[in-house]
Amino acid sequence: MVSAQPLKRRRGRPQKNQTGVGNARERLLQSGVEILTEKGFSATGIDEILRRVNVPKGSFYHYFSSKDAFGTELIKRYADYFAHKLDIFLKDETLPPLERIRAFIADAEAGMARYEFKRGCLVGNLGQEMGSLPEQFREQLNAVFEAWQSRVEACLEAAIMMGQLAPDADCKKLAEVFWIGWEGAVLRAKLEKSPKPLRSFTDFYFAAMPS
Amino acid sequence: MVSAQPLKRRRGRPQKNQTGVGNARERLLQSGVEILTEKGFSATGIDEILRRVNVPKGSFYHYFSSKDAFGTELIKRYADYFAHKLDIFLKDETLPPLERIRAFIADAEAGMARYEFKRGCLVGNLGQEMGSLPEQFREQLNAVFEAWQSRVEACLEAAIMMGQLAPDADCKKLAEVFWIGWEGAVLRAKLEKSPKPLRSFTDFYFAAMPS
DNA sequence: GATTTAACTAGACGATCGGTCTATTATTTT
DNA sequence: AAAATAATAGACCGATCGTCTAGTTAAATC
Repeated sequence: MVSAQPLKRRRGRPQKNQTGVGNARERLLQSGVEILTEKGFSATGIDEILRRVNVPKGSFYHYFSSKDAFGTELIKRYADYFAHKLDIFLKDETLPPLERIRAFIADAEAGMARYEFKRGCLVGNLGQEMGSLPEQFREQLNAVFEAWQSRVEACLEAAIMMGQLAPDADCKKLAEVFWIGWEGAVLRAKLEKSPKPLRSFTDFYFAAMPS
Repeated sequence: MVSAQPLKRRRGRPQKNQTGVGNARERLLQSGVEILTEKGFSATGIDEILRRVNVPKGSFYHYFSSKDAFGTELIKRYADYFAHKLDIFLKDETLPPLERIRAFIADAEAGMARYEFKRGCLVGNLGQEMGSLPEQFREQLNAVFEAWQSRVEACLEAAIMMGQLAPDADCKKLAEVFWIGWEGAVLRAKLEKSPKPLRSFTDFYFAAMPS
């Protein structure tokens, strides 16, 4: 037996033959999302993130100019990841439009369950924290919601064309309300450690759809 | 003119003839609610609260055993205040039940507007922060939602009896969904600094009511 | 009027915060 | 081979965090 956990790193630039994937910067972003979806921005210290992925402080400020800049990048990552996921689900033409939304919801619920409902939505978390966050985050977070909403809106338009939704339904408004309610449901699910709020809202939402 | 702002306090036990109302403890709770509805728990330091009401640090731990204990008391205060407010509005028999809810909503929106949508809901804020809060808060916050929901539920039952709502409506579920959505709407209103999300959700909610 | 008790405050405390800096080492460029 | 660049290690900084002890003062008690 050679050595235990510590995995002491040598000083200086590391050799290249390292496990190519998962370089420091990537690992920082990865664990950043994990911790911030759970605890938010203000309550999370940089040191905690560093410790989790065993990266020294010096590296953090090599890759990011500040905690704020790090946060900005995290939001971007997270937003893009979900925008892509929304595209996958909501453009799946093997399903009727409304069922695509249901599929996305089911996937999201499974995601929360996987982490015992301890992690919520990064965008929702930071939104609630706006009062103590740099003002630059506001525009960014609002843009994310707009991007997510437009995808749902498009899917609802498709639902109209497929006869799943009343032709005079206001898809923009319905998409907005979906995200308002969904974020509220995620918050409650985290608080109750249960999928029930997600389902209560979803049931209500679909039942209320004008058909 | 005698003296300016500083209002230096003497050491030791104060004289009794003091302005009875507004003692230090009360002022701490007051400003605590104000700041925490805006910035949440983790992002708010005790010093900031103290400075705002000109109370020295030593006093804080005379009145409260810890920041957590202070938070617990704040939640209690806030929850009771709104429970009372809900009672006022939702039991106002001069209005039909559903209009009572609308009146409460209008009042809440006005409250947010008064502070330029910078302050949200204390319970919602702390709920989102649960990941970094002492576990004891969870039960307390859940109980608050339950208390608020039961009041709305009772009002919806009244709506059934007045013929404003379908007799087979699930009032419990509707009340739950109201608070899920409302908290989501408050979050978005804070983020957008606008009453629009509140109205979007409200419109949808009432339009969806089974009648 | 002396003593005890309750009410309150000043400021030190160690821990941790975000952030900076220098030293060290590997790689790339010249 | 030399120089420039990339990356890491970790001590260090001032500020602030929540907490706590040792006081100081007035009120209550005797």
